[in-house]
Amino acid sequence: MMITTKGRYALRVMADLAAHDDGGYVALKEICKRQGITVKYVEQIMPYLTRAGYVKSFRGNSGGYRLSKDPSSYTAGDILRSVEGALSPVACVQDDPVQCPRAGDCRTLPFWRGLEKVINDYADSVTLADLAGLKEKSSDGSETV
Amino acid sequence: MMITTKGRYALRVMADLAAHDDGGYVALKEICKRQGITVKYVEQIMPYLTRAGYVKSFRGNSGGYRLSKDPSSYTAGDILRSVEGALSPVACVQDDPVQCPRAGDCRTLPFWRGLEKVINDYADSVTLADLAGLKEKSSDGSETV
DNA sequence: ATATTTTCATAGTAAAATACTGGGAATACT
DNA sequence: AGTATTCCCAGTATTTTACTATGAAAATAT
Repeated sequence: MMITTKGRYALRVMADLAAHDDGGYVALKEICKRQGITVKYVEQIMPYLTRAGYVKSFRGNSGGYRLSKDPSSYTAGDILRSVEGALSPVACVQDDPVQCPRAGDCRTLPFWRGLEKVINDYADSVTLADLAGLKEKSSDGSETV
Repeated sequence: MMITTKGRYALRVMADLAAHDDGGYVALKEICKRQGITVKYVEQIMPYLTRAGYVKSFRGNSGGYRLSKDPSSYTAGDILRSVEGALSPVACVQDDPVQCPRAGDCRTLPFWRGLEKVINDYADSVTLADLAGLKEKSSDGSETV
């Protein structure tokens, strides 16, 4: 299993934020209630998203989180990588590679590189707007299907 | 990390078998020596490949394993699935799904299904002959590049 | 026959990763 | 002051991973 709850929850929280965006801050309590996950656990995941600049947080009463960009300018890959680290099927092809001594003549390495590429390419082809089921707004205000 | 040593080793063993195929049985000892992995661990992996009908085994002196088909008729996906089970990034989209109660209105499920598809499609597009670096033999005996 | 070499079967296990839970401090609004 | 929120750090039960260990069964070599 490549994707852990960290990644899965991050994606759901972001999609929830996109779907329930009213311009203000949304408390984790509400998001987690809708998503059926515990606040305490998601609290641990949020810092990744804040540090990546994907959400803005606000503390205190009536605080919470909001997206810092338009939903269409995040990719699922961005979000997943920010919490999971590299989206690699094996350690051999990681960003900061624990270099395998056999890498030079490993017959399977090119295969893993290719697999990593299709995973990342696909994850980067889906935007948060897609996930949230939001329609694109064109510049004249009309909506495309 | 989606792929464990089980899958990685299985692929390397199969590629090794394809590259060192002389028609007879090759002992695990030789394969493991070349690959730098322990016989005892690989012994545990082999039954998956035998049960799947991918290799034939022979016990006793001068025994070992050999491929049961032509290298070009295995895909990397076949081999990986036989030892790893489904090649799914998340449990939600597994073959025998532990059905999530939220599946009905989960905004992220279609994304995971799509990811599973690109992973499997890619893994099935690479054959064992590709991994072993073997040239295709056409019917007239000539070799294509 | 006996020894040797292999696969096959089952059980155990140390270390790491996963998926949380808990306690409490800092911050902001009412 | 009180309440609601994010933020920070530590602990922990469970599961998974990656082996190791022991030895039986089968086939060949001597």
